[in-house]
Amino acid sequence: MEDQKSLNFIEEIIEHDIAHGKHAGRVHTRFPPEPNGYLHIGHAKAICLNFEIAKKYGGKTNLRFDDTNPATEETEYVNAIKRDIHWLGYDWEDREYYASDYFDQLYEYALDLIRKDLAFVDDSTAEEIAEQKGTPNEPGKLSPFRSRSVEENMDLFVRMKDGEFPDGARVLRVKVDMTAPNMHMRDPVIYRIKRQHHHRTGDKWCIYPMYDFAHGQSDSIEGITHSLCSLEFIHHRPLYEWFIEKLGIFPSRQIEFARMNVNFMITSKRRLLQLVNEGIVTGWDDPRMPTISGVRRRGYPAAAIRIFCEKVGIAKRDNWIEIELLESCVRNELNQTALRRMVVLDPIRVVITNYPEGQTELLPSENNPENESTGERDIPFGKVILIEREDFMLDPPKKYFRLAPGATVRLKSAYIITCQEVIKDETTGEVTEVHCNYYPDSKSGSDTSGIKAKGTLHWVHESSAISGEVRMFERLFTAENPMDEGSDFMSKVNPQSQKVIKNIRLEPAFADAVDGDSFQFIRHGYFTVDRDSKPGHLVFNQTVSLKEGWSPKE
RNA sequence: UGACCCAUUGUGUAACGGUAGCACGGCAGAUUUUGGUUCUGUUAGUCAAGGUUCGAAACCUUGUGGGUCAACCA
Repeated sequence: MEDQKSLNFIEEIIEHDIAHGKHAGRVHTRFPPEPNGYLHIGHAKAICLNFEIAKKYGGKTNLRFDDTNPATEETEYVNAIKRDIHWLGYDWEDREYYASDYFDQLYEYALDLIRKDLAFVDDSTAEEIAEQKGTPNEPGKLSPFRSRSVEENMDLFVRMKDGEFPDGARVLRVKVDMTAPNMHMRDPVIYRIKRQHHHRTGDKWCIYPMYDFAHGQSDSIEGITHSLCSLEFIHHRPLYEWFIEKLGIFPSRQIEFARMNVNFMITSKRRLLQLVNEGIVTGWDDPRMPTISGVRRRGYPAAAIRIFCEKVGIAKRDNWIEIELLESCVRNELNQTALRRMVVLDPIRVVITNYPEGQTELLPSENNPENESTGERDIPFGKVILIEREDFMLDPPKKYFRLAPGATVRLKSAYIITCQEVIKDETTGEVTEVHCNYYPDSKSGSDTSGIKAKGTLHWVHESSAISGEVRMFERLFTAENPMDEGSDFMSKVNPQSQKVIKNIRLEPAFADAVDGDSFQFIRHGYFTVDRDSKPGHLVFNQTVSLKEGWSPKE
């Protein structure tokens, strides 16, 4: 049976359009970032939506940089954005466009509107225009310059373009409706004078179109059939359609969906920049950042992000996604792909008293029990090993399956041991060493001992272990919604969001690990090799812990 | 005090006038040489009040609650 997957409301619109032969059944979407910051997890949803929906209906997706404001936009961001989209697994082929590619065409459109007496040059100041607009509760007033002749408007606009007037001296506005309840219809500004070097057009222009006069027309020029954007643009749609009608251009359709909010995260480029600038994080790609580059460095697989975006769904209601869902997608992916390794973060020595002095042996262990094709590796074992300090308790509670005086445990892929003696520091009372017995016939894979051990511990062989460090992370913010009204989001920054543990002990199989490799540290979680690693000294970022089960508190 | 959008278990999302389902989470159990994974069971929901209808989560009205809109930003 076919599993009947229900459609989201955008797919319903598209299928309806296809069924009615609109645009001959063609589907063409676009992802339109402004190159003024790095992409974050919220953008990932828009990227996945646009690319996946085009793929589903046999269409294409363009990448288009919405670069109409040269004051904030830079080539550095263009490159970072392209890298992030590719990393996510999407390809726009040769369709890399820029709104600035259309500046000449846009200028012609403006001339057309002037000729149709639908646009006028306004000498009012920004403050005066704001005043003319009125408020949502009161209608606006006509600009005193609204009645200029077509000839005068044409002359003034050409001279604006030719650089005859200082920045901000005049703007081009369209004549829509100053009494409209929708503020965006109150004779919006469509061109402003701004002497700014543009990252692509250089100093060719001193006038630049506004968003409303660039975005929709760019969609139209590219033949975009379904222009998907977030809900806050819903009030722009009447204007979007007004321009299509008045200009008589290809009728792209704007459809709005709700952006995704993820708790404990912020997705405001301005505020993300503030975290970078104030040194709260080390950069846009700090592993604690909700940016695409941040989660990549953190070790989140691209596939996990894609599945997350799919699970989150598409609708129009405000939503708060639990960060646990993202983490569950990451665990699910890494469980399938990450190689298992044993690492001791906080070691305590275990001496196997009845193991021959000076002897070592190699014990095979599976690289990933979820994927047999990853094979096995050999782990050295010997008389002195290291286990996790938290895996030993002098006075354990009930249901404690780990090591304690007299207790018996299995060493993963090795032998069963029983604790017989505890060595303490005479002055501090701290446990410094645990002495155990091992059962030679309990060897993993050929266990004939008949002994049952409740718990299994990870370990490393002391003298063959290699060293490294790990960065453990907590949420970057202490509040589910850091932007909650009232206090400033900076006061919600978690001061303990990163903890570095130096001198961790790793099994020797890590020797050839490289930047970006992901591993499961058995019984700890998933970790990825950071680019700060140096030969002989691996640095890991904690990607996500294993799902928490039992914990020894109480 | 205007216009527009929205309202389904804790969270997200279906049901298109005809049995309120799925995923994640929670809880309980089974399996387990990772207290992971996997498997099984279970929990819990239509914002409110009217109306239309044989029948309403859905359609209508009015409330209520949340969100968005007044940059020469996008």
